[in-house]
Amino acid sequence: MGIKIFIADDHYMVVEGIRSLLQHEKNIEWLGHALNAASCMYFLKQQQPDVLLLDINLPDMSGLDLCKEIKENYPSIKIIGLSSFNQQSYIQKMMQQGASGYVLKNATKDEILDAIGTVINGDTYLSSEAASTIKDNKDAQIPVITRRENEVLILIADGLTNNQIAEKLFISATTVDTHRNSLLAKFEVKNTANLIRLAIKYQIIK
Amino acid sequence: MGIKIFIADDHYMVVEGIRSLLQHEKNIEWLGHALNAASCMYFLKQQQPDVLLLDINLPDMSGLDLCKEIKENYPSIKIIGLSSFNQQSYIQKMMQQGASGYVLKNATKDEILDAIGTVINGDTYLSSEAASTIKDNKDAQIPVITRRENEVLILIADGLTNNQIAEKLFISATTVDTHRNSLLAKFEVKNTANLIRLAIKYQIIK
DNA sequence: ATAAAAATCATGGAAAAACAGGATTTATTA
DNA sequence: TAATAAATCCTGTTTTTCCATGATTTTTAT
Repeated sequence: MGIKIFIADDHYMVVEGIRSLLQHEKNIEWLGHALNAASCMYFLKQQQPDVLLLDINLPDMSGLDLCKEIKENYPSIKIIGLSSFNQQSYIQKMMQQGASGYVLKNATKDEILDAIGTVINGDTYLSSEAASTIKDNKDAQIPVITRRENEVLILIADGLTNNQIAEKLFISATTVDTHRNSLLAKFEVKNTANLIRLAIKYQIIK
Repeated sequence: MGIKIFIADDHYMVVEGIRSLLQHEKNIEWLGHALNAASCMYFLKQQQPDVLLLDINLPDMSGLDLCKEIKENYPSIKIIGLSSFNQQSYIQKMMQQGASGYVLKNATKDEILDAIGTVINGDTYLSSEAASTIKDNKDAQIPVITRRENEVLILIADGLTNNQIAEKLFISATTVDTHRNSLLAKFEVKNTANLIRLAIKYQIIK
């Protein structure tokens, strides 16, 4: 009996790629795959893998939320996040949600096997690229914004002016301006263009 | 001698997945893969596949540009665009650059084989999802912007003001303003926040 | 209960962007 | 070579954003 592996990823080619990479490994037992969050959860009710490879971009549910949910229900399953993007914000959030590792989709076979072995031992695995990203951006913290600032930010991104936002939120335009300026300050940017771009990068808005 | 296939995709798992899907096909000859545009071009100097599976998000070069370049130098190679995203803008541009087909990375084995067969026959293949996207979004066109507009857009996203952009591009600030306004018009938005958000969505900037 | 943080509002001014309406020169391409 | 598209520049006006400074009320956490 090898390490039981299950994968949730909506890209069939990625699933196929990993299966192909792992199928000849002696101590790996391939349980199968799911192409979306719902069928992943359904599968987990029947049986549990030792390691779950989880795409963070599933069609029906954010991989981050799914990760959290799985960890709540099946805390013993080790989760390795999978994504195409080498974005610090993703990686960080994934780990916060209980993931034990993070691997990019351009990882080699060795890296995947390494990752599986590492998390099985109870350790944390970060692919070298992901790790260096984390290091590089240690200071580039995601700003903490308040509930109201977040609301204003979303409406700014929607293209509303301060006056329109004020109407929508039933507050004065000067208040909106205050929130707006505090957003600029927290993001350490000088104008809206910069703000929107960073907010998207940090996944605060899409 | 089967159909010669080559793939350029920076996600090793995708490469492996496709190889695994195609390796047992009798009439398919697997030439190999490249993980970036440079090594893809290098390979093509040595030998040419019948069909090239080309990721549109390569690290060193836009898949769109690479597609155009390949078609100029090797017009007989049939190119099938590969991507994770089902975005009409991509698909459309890819076809404009000379691609013969477009397949999403969640395609099945049959779809890929279908796509290969179709383009070999000189026809055009669109995966069913991609085709329906095209239909759905017929009106939501991605705007065609000029070289200069693109430059200005990037600098706007970097947070530069019209004056700063003018300095950088050695043109007058009023000219920058003209480009800026034509960007707003083309994107059919009313302000910078909207512009940046859409431009990121359309992957014109990141 | 009290300190801290968040949300609210204001005034005023400078800078920048948005919009209108031209006009000329330089590519591009049919 | 024409016609078209792109890039350049201008003068204005209006709207919006950016920034400083200060203050009150409400909410949250210690």
